[in-house]
Amino acid sequence: MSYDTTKIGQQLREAGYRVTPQRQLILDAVCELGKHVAPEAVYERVHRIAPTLSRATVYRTLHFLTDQRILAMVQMVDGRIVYEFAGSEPHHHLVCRLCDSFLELPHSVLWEFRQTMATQYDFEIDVSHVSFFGRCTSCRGASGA
Amino acid sequence: MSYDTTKIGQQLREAGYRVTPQRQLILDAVCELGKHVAPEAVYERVHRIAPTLSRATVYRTLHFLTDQRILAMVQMVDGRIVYEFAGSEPHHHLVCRLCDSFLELPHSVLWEFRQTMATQYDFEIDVSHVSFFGRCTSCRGASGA
DNA sequence: GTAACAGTTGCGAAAATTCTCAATAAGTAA
DNA sequence: TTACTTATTGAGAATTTTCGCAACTGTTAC
Repeated sequence: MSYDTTKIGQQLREAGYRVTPQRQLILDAVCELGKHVAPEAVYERVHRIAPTLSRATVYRTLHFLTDQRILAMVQMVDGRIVYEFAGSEPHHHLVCRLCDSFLELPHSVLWEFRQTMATQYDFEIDVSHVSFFGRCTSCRGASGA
Repeated sequence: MSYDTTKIGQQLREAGYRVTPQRQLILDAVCELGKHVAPEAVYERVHRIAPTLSRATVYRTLHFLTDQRILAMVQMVDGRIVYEFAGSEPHHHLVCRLCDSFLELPHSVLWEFRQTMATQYDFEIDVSHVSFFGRCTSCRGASGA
């Protein structure tokens, strides 16, 4: 996977934030590690290149980039948090509580719901990367519906 | 708030689990502490009554009771996890990313969505206590857009 | 009541995550 | 290039959460 460094840099600067080598390294790491990247994995990878880059910076930066909508935070069944690039294709997750497998849903499935929330509750939902928990086909079959 | 001790006890026993004083204390604590209870708050309260009850047990039990659908896990914007009684009235949360306030939605708003997921993806979503993130009325007014 | 099985707990250590604050460095303007 | 402002980082301590395993105890059957 790849991402547009320049564009993200601009977005940050325009919002009054800075583009630091640490942030770039962390973005690279998430990008290369692919989907559902754990903070520790990012740290490990980045630390090899920049040994002084601290864990605190990794965690702070992941939070920060999530706030900026550049990354997305995904919660697994056990409560653990992983990150992925928010970039290209927004989507949702159906995570199975039993076997921890998951399906990905197209962005569009929540569109209607979003509209309803906007008109009825005047609340603008961030409909990228929502995780739902439940039971997948095979687990329902196994343990009885 | 109160809850039906006997019923929950039966539910656990029928599933092959045990009803221990620790579990009861923890349930009591969550119940008395109300909505959005942090693990540390549970520990603190329970620890006053039973000083040997360990943190590990608190965390394990909260997870366990969530698996059993007796409690529900709610993720706050900053990623922190709090618990609440799943019992009486299932509902969802609209959490504002900016001011951390939140609205509660009736259980029913996701009903249709749930149906769609079941028929289209053969995935049974657990539609109790889903959290959505976004921006509330007043924060949208303040920061533009 | 007693014994036996298996789920649970407690403890301390390990791992994961956040916090504090002085030191650093990105962006801007001259 | 230089100086200035202020966002950002690093380091380690503090806090939160999980793990491993031996000891314990709820439950069931007798």
